[in-house]
Amino acid sequence: MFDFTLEATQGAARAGTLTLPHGSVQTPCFMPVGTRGAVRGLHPAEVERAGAQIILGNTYHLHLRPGEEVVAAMGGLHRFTTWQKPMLTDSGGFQVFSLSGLRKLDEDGVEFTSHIDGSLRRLTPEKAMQIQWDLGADVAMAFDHLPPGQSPHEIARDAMERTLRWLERSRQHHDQLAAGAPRRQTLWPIVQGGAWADLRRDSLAGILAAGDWTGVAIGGLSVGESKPIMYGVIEELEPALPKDRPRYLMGVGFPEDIIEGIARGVDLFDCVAATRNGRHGSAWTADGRVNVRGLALRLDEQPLDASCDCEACTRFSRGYIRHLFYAEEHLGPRLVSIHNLHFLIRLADEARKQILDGTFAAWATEWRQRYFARGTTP
RNA sequence: GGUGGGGUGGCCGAGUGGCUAAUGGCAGCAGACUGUAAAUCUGCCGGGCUUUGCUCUACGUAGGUUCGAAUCCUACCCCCACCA
Repeated sequence: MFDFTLEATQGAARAGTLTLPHGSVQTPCFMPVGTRGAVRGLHPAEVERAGAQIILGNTYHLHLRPGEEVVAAMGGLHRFTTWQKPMLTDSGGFQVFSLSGLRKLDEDGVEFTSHIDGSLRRLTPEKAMQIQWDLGADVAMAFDHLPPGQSPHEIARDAMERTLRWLERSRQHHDQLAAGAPRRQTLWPIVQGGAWADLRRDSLAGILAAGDWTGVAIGGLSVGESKPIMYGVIEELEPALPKDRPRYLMGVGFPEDIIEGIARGVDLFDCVAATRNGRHGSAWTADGRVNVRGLALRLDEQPLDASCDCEACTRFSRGYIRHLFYAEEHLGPRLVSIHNLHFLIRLADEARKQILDGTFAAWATEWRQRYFARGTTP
């Protein structure tokens, strides 16, 4: 039910198949983010046509609205949203970071001042497990403490050790919830430790000592640290990660990060940038980023990316999409979201094919050259 | 024809003697965004230049008062309202 089969490797890069209750996921894979039970702005059919095999939901947001009890009463997140493929829910750990101005943290958990109505909401490892169990995604994430990317050793160590203690509580509570129930949800731990190699090693060692997990996530990256540090952390970790388990790099990334992550042995990615940047008018193409609102596109009859077969590129011109943005037609942001999603999904999928063919390294080199040729900021 | 109100940067619209190249907003241009408090935020936005500054041209037009005018005076042009 929670199987992972490794099909091929090339260097650290891997191609595999992850089997989950709602279906299988071929890796490497990019997972669109649907924080509040919807990939922002898109119809599930569009997300599916963009190639998504699995999407995310968020514990914190769905707890605030509509409430996990509502989702459970409506038959769970899959039935509620009509998304019948695999799903993964984040634990609310990211909100410890992103809502740092609205929360108080102690050993027991985190108290948030709801950004919706100001009410106090307490999230603990146990509560995060209960919410995720009620939501019913295939994969639940452990409740973690994510410190800012440039945290000093002492802070990163404190957060990493707390994350390990919280992992034990998460695991115990999740086991309790799952006891006697059919195996419909698995729990994944999250490696923390900031930019510090020793902390990252300790974090992973602690995780692996704590149990036999069906997958392992690397968290706390792309939160303010530099790219060399982010890539370096993955390189440090890779040899110690279980070969026969999927590795999930949380919250990453941009196209170049997907390539670099795959090259360093990552199997799963998720990132809001595809939809957020898409909404904001930034499109990824094989030749780098394109500012959709740019004056240069006013009379451009080309698609966003000539090599793309998404619903936006096979039908609409840059000039028209630019017009939609200026006219504030929702179709504009939606089309670029669809394109960016498809771009990342196809990127991971193409990497998979190259790994299976044993040509990944050469392909990646060419890809980087072309993507950065025009001077896109790395 | 008379009376009253008004003409400000691409547009709308503040400003009634110096701190005004001129508040705001819109439009426009550029940038940011990585497990979504984001259909958001930031910067630029009269011209030129050696651009944390200098300079030229500007508040209907033409004169005038003043050390100094978008702001006061005169004439003219145009717009709006009401009255004939």
